[in-house]
Order: sequence, then structure tokens, then C-alpha cells
Amino acid sequence: MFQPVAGSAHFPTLETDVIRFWKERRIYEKSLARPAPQGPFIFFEGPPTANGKPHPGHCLTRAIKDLFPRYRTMRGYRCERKAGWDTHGLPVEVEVCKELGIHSKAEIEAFGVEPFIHKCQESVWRYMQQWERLTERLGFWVDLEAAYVTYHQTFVESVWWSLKTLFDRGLLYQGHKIVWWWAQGGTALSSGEVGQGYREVADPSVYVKFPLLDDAGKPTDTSLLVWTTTPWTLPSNQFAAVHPDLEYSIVQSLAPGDTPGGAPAHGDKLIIASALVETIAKKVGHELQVLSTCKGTDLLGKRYLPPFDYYWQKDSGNEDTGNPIPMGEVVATIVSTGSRIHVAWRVVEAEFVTIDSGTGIVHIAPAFGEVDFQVLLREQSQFRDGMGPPLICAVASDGTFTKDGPEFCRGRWVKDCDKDIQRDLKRHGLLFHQEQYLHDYPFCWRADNDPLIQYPRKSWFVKTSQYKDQMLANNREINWLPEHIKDGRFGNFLESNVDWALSRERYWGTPLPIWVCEKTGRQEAVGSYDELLQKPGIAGTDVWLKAKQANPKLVDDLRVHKPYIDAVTYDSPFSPGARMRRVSEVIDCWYDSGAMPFAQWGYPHQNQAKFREQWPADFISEAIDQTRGWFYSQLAISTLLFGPDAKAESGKLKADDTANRLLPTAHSSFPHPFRNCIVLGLMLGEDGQKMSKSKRNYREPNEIFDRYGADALRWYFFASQPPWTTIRYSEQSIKDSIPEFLLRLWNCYSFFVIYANIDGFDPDKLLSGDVGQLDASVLSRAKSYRPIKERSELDRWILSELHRTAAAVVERMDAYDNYTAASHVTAFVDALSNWYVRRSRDRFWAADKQAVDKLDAYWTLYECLLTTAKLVAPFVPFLAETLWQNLAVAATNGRAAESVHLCDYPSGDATVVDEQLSTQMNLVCDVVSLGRNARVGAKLKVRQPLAKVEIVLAQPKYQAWLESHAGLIREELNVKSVEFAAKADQYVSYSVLPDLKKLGPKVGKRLPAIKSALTTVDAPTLLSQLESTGKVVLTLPDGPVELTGEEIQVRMTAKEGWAAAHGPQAVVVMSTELTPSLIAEGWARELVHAIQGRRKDLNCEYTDRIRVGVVSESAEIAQAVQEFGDEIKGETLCVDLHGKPIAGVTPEESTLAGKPLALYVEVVRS
RNA sequence: GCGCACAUAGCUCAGUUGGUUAGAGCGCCACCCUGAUAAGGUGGAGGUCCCAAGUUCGAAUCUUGGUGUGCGCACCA
Repeated sequence: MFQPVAGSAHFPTLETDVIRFWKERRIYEKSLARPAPQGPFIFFEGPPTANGKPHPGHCLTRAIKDLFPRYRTMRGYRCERKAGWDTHGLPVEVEVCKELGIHSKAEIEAFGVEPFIHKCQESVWRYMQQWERLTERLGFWVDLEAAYVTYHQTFVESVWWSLKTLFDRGLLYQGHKIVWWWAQGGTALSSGEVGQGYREVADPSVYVKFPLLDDAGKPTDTSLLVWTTTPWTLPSNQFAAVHPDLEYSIVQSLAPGDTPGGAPAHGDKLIIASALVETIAKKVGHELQVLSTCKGTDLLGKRYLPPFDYYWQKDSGNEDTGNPIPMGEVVATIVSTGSRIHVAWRVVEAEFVTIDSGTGIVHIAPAFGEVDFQVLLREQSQFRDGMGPPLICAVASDGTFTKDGPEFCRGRWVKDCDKDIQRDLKRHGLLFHQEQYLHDYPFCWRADNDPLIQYPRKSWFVKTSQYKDQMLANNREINWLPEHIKDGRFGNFLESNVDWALSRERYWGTPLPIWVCEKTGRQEAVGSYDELLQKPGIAGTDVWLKAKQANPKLVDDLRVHKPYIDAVTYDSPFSPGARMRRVSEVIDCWYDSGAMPFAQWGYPHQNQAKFREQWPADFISEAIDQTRGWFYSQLAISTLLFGPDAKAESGKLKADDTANRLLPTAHSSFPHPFRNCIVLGLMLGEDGQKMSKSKRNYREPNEIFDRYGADALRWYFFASQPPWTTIRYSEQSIKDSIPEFLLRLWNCYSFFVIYANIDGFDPDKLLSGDVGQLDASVLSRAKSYRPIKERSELDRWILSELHRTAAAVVERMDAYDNYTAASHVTAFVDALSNWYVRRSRDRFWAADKQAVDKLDAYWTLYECLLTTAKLVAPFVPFLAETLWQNLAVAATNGRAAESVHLCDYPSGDATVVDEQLSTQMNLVCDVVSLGRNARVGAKLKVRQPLAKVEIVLAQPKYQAWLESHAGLIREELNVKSVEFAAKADQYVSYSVLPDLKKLGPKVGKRLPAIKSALTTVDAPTLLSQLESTGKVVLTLPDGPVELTGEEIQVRMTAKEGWAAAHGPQAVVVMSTELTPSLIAEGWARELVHAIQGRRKDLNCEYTDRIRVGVVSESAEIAQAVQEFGDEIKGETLCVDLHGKPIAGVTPEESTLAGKPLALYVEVVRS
């Protein structure tokens, strides 16, 4: 017996039952324990941060991450799913700061790094419960108990190992980086944070003269004119840059009062990009007379006097003569040419110089601009190490001028000095022009009034740029979905690769495991905590021990974090008596996530075999915002660590370095660490805007689950668009997936269960022994089960569709195309519901419970439902489980597979698929649909039987087949006979069209002529020609052309005046003549309809018998009752039908055949 | 500025290697069917397939240019 099924389902309730079932029976664990003939399917979980609330976008990610592992598991793979949490980073610190009401690093230090870290560690789990609930409620099967956590000691130590490996290979180095710096808070900001803080402000815009020097180093009367909106950077000027290809003009500034030819004032011959002469002349309001022009290249190397001379005058200290030499005079040898030039304050070239604004000559202050800094690096690289220009910077990290700045500025906030600097320039005759300039400038997002400045910080880098080609090669082997990511966004991103700035001057992160000798400055990387403890003269570990003693609840993992790890020092191997101290930085938390393929296992300190087995991933998925994030961090780390170089390098390292002997070799060919990656589109809110808490443009996931259920949400994600499109969150669409799919399947299921129980179709009795997964071979053992070949066409058809669908779904799912796969499923469920079940209803209702045809119908529908449950299991795991638990488990008294998720995925039996049958059934559907269409046109409702339907086929070959389905067509269209019109000229007009696809390549340019010729020639003539000769000959202006029957198509159009409709394959004509008998039958059908309505009103059971009295003055109704009484009784389970009122029964009054009708219906109580 | 993607019905989206009359669902209107019934079916209205040029016998589809949107990168001296 099947358990009775409610007519309408409340999916959220069913789903929570299923969750409980999975939990109690440990179904996920059992699914992992299944035999896995296909081997492992490896999945990596991109760690979310539990520090923020989950939103619908996370549901999409987690749904996709569930779909494919579930699918693969059913396909015979073993897919472990280790959860993970991203726990480090600035967002966590910010959250804690908010809570504490503090902002800056100074405030954190004042609060105390130790308690701060404790708070961070606690804060990480703030929304943990919500995440876990969401994960479970969505049906994302993932092992939360075994989750890796990036702050855990084992994880940190893996990261350390990898960093040590990179350090030992010379791939981790210290350098400078120009960062957006929040001086007041003492913190660098990420580009994302900077992007949030742009605001339009008015800054001073100054045009400054840089007097050129002659060969003797004396100022000339000609100056470079440079432009800047940050006057405070001028004291740190090091170069002036021009574009080599631009034309520059030397102009005479004719200020009011000056006269051409008169003695020019000091320096007022100016060099400006020719294209900007006019613009600048207009700005200053007087003429700039062009004296001569030159190219940018002609200016290269020319020396100039910087506007402030502190550094210019400063003792360079790098000459060995003993005599002080001011920096302005320092000369060094260019390695490549051997020539000696001044190292700074000269004109250099730069491609980024434009004529969009300014003067075409750019003031270069390398300390305060990323590109400026690049110029310095390039200049430095021309000289021998240390001989080139040093980085100069007159600003301290708190944003004030140091003693290297102009006297009037020292100790003052740089932006406050702009005015005084302008005044000073003016006094020295160097200020050519000044104005206000409106532009966007970044401010700190945490302190609106603090402008950010670009500032050089010491930073640690991973030399990723050296591995660009290998990363690109690795990328080429990855299967990206959608494909364009590979060469598009991700490929481009790799192309423009720069070294990874790894360090962060923060507190809550993986500490950079580098210890520095306090005396020599030499560095050493440490690969684990144990390794550290083995160091000679180890000290400072007591700081942690004391803290733990004082507070035993402290999580042990904190021992590898700040501030405890900072306290650990040891004897320097580089200098006797010196100590090794850790650098203060932590690392970018993206490195943590990118290290997860090995760090999740604690590799190589433990689980070495596990890592080798679970690497690289077959499948990962995240949204497109992870291109620069997790996708990149994984690829970069893996390529550097496990790429072709790694093995070669490891050979050179110490033999006892176990870590390096453990590099994975089994899969060292690209791609790694992931082979297939679905890049999800961004999810936007209902309003098309980015989802944001403040806008409230989405609903909490939990509310969605409670209202519609997780399956509705999942199906919406999987089936409504390819996953990589930008998806606009739509609650209505989620809601719609219920009637469109879930409920439709549910209806088939509930229909089946209702009638199977009524008829005693009980698999428990029909099937003996082990029933396993109730697949075809098991079912075929059952009593009353007949081979498919022996069943009716309708059964064979739906089973063919079923297996065809299964095969198609598997093909698409193997290609990670859930969208197309889902659309195949939808089409099948639609066919099952709207054609198979509907067409088979009479068979299920047949009186003879043992009729072969009836049992065939049960077995067919049963197999369809069982297989569909398996097919949809990865997509809508809850509904699938609900179906399975009743159809398979309950129905066999628990002998079937415990869960649908422990079944094999159906892949379709090709021997059951009958393509021809599909085509033919489509034709029947078309014909029926056209017939209904014709009825609508003639206003003949389907309840009114008609004498006949005439069908005109475009292709006569299907006639015989359609004839064999006349019964089906008769029923659907409610007609007495089906006929095929041979001579259909009275109903149909023909036209002949070219088959463009076939004809195009053959006749090319003559196609339009043929097209029009075919419309002018009489179609019947052409057709008879075709019939007799097998071809058609057209005469065109440029000669005759011969067309075969293959190359033309005949189109039929129903003529006016008939109840007819036409489609591409057929014209269907309904006979409109009504005989008294037909009319009477029509009334009988009306009566059946009315009686059925009554039954429903009376809440009759499906099996209740009734007595009916039909009281009407209409002779037609009486006639109908008399003539079709048996039919009426049969249809309505009526045991007694007469024309009299029934005592004690309230009649239903209505009108039928134009006369009042009183309908008495009474249930027969047994 | 550069790159990637997207632009098709009121809404959400499909549209296979270029091919005849561009589809689906929802919504709207009309009708129908109904013991699966808070479903189902049929029909209708609704499209300059973002614009322009080109290739082609033929373009929603290919090419080029443009417009708009989203995202990313760079720059903002």
C-alpha cells in the first residue's frame, strides 16, 4: 500500500520532514559509503565568511555546489564535501572595532592586541548558526563537522609551509608598495574600500616651473611647466616625465606688460606639449608665443631644478671620495651603456603621459603614486644595485611632513600645507598659474573627513609575475563555464599579473612566518609551530602559556596568532648573540583561501595521502567576483607551489626538508588545483540593483524557505536560466516554480497513489524479495508486469520519452549544463502530466481491476515516477525523497533502497527509446490541438460530440499510423469518426515554398527569383507535376531551374467557412452538423458534468456510489437521460438514475437546454 | 581609457552550425475542460530582436562602428 497523499502539498513542511529523516538515518554519510566504481569526484568548498549574514546570492552558490556532487554521487562517484570557513581579515577587525566603538590602529593598540584578537576569534562565528541552518535547510550536503577553518593551527601551519617553500625558492620578497593610506588610522585600504569613498572635491591645481639646467648645472631661462593637484607632493619630486612621441613647444610667455623681443623675466620661456599651448594660454589669459618645437625624446635626460631643494642639497652619502656630494649632483653609471648620468631630477619618458589635462609634462613623486613609483623602479634598474636614485619621501606615515619637508611645513598635515606651498612657489617665481580643480578623490570610508593619500609602505610580495606564463598555461587547461572566462576576464587578469602584495599591517590574520635577525637583518621562514619550537634558544612561548593558564577557555589555535607568536624569538644563526624576531605583518586572507586545497588537510604536516587523493578538484563554483579572489589565489598558489618548477626547485633544497619531498606528483600536469569551474553570475536584487541590506531589495532566505520551500528556490536557480547569467532575484519566479514544475510532478504522483490504492495495486504484494532500487530489472520480476514491447503505444511512448530524457539529462549534466538538463526534465514532466496521465485516466478508472491494460498503465506510470524521482533527486532533493519514501520504501514495506539519494542515477535505456514513436505522438498532439482550435473557432464546446473530423496531412506517410490512433483522436476531440481527406481542395489552399536551407547552397543568388516564381505559379499544378515527374521545373528570366520534392515544401492553409485550423503538418476540419442524437449525447455529457460537480460538493469519496434524480421539463433532457443513461451512470458511479425528485435531498437548481433543471444527488450508504 | 559580458513581448528569460511565420513561462483578455481540481487546455493581444553600416540569395544569429547597462582593470599627475 502507498500512504495516502494530500491533493495539495505544502512543500516547506514536507522538506523539514525530509531533513529530519536524512539526519536521523545519516543518509549523507551512507551516500559516501556507497560503492564508487567511478572513483572520487573531488569538490572544493570555497570558504564563505560566517562573519556576515547569508543572502540569496549565497543560496545560489550553495545550491550549485550541492547539485553536481549529488549528481555525481548517484552516478557512482565518491564525492566528499568538506565544508570550510574563511575567518581572517579586515572585515572581521572592522566588525569588532564597530562593537568597541573604535577606529584606528592606535586605538586597537590602546585597547590591547591580545583582547582584540580574542574578540576577533569570537566574532568570526557570529552568524555561524544562520549559515549552518541555511546550509541544512537548502539541502546542501556538506560535512560541516569536518569543516576546515582558516584560523586553526593546522591550517595556519599549512600556509606557513607553503610560504616557507616560496621563501626558500626566492619567491617571497620584501619591497615597497604604494598604497592608499589612511594616515590618521595608520592603515592601508583595499581597492574595494577605496572605491567606496570617492567624493568630488575642489583641490588646488597648480602649474609650476621646473627651470632647466645647462650642461654646467646652471639654471637657464627655460622651464618645464608641470601641473599637479597635490602641491604637497612637490617637495618629494624626483623626475619630470614626458611622452616620447608627443610634440612639445618652447613658448614665450607674454604676460600683460611684456613685449615681444623685450627682455624676458627669469624662466618664463616654458616647455609645454604643443597640443596644450592654446588651452593653457586661455587659462592664464595671455598669449604664449611658440618659439620652437621638439619631440618628447629630445627632452629626455635634460636636468632641471626641483621646486624645493632639501633633497637636492642633501648629502648623498654614497660617494667614496669622502667629500660630501649633494644628491642633486650625484652621477652614476648606466649598466647597459656604461655612460654616466645624474640619477635624479631629469626628464624621463613615460607612456602614461597624456594631453587630456595638465601640460604634457608630469611631476613624478614616486612616494605618492603607483605609476610614479614604477618610474622610479625602472630608473633604479638602469644602475647597479644601490647606485640608482633612492626613494625620497618627505612625509611621515601619520601624514605630516618630516624634517625633510620645507621648514614651514614640518609636522603639519600635508593637505593643510598646500596653500603655504603655493605661496612659497609664488615667492620664488616658480608658480606660473593656479586655480581650483574639481575631481573625485578618495576619502576613508570609516572617517568621512579623512582624505586618503598614496603612500609607500614596506610590503612582502609573492613573485607571481615570474610565473605568469605557467599560470596562463594552467588556465588554458581549465574547463571554464561559461567558456569566455578563460580567455576573457580571467585570462586578461592573468595577462596583467603583478606580484602579489601579500602582507597586511594588521592583527587578525595568518602571521607571516618570517623571523629576522635583529643584527644582520637576515631572514628565515618557519614552516610550522613545532619547527619554531625546535629553534635554538627559543623564548617567549611562555606568553601564550600564561595567557592560557589565566584563561583556560582560550582556543589553542590562537597560539600561532598575534600577539603570542610575536613574542617568540630564538637565537640567530646569522650572528652570535643576536635574536631572531618575527616581522610584524599578517598576510592577505585571500592567500588563506587559495591555500585551502592543501591547507584544509593540514598538508604536509599531516594527511599527506588524503591530500594526494583529493587533489586537484574536479569541480568548484563561485560567483564571478571571485575571478581576482579565490579563482586567482588558488591558481597562483598551486602553479607556484605544484607547477613544473616546483619539482626542479625542490631538488635543490635541503634533502631533509620533508615538506618538499611531498609535492604531489600524481596529477602535476595542468590544470590544477581545479579542472571545472562554473562561474556564477552576480545576483541582483528585485530592483535590478546590487543586493544590499540597506535597500532591502531581497527577502531573507529563511522566509523563502518557509513560504515556498527550498526545492522551489533550487528549481528556480537551476531551471530558469544558465547559472552564469546575471540573475535578477525574483520572488515571483521562485513562487512560479511550484505550479510550473513541483506541483505538476506532485499531481502525477498523487493521482497515481490515489488510484493505485483504490485498485489495490500494491508493489509489496506484487514484488517479492529484495527490490533494491526498483529499477527496470527488478520491476520486470513482478507479477502482472508485462514487457514494455507488449504494452500499448501510449505506454511505450511515455517510457520512450522517459529514457530519452534520462539520457539527455545525463549528457547535459556531465557537461555541467544544469539549465538544459532541467529543461529536459520539465518537458518530460509536462508530457507525463498533460498527455500520458490525462490520456490514461480511463484506463485507471476501468472497472476490471485485473485488466491487463489497466495494470500496464500502473506499471508504466509507476516506473515513470520512480525514475523521475531519481532524475530530479540532485535538483529537488526533498521532493524526490518524499516521492521515493512513499513510492518505493513505504510501498515495499521498507524493502527498497533507504533513500533516493542512495540510488544510481538513471541514464536511459536506449532499447526503450523509439524516436519514430515520439515523432508520431507529436503529430497526434498537433492534430488534437488543431482540432480544439477549430472547435473554438466554430464555438463548439468539447462536450458537444460531433460526427467527424477530417484530417489533411502534409505528408501522407503518417496517415496509416494516425489511423491506428483514431480512437485517441476521437476521444480527445469528442467526435464519432476520424477521416482523412484525400481531395482536400475544398478545405485547403496550397502554396509551395522553397526549402531555403537546402536550396540556398545550390542556387545561391537565384533564390529570390525562385521564391517569387513559386508564389506566382499555381500550387496544384506544381504538385501534380511533382507527383508525375518527381520534380518541378520553373522558368526564370535567366533560364529554367529544376527542383526536386526535397527542395520544396508544401504549406496548407485552411479555407474560410470551415471549422478548420492549420498547422505545419496538417489541416484539421471539424464537421459542424449536429443530429438529434449528437445533441442528446451532448446533453448527457452536460448532465455528467453537473452530477460530477454535485459529487464534489457533497465531498464524495472516489468510490462512493450515488443515486440521481434529474427533474426537467425539457424533452431533450429526458431523451438524453433515456438514451445515454448507462453512460451517465458509468461515468458518475451512479446506481440509480431516474427523472423524479429524491425525498429528503435538496436539489441543485440550474438551467439546461433552456429549461430549469433540478438535480437530486444522494450518496448510497452501504 | 582598456577589457569582459549583456541588450529579444508588460515582466523573467530561451533561441542549437545564418534559413521560411522569432519562442516559453508569468501577467492580461476571451473561451474551454475537469473526480489529479488552490491544477489543466485552447486562442488572443503584446516584438523597429538596442541603433547604424557591412558580409550574404537570406542576419536576432557573422563582421565593424556606435548607444545603453553590469562587472572588472588601469588612471585620476
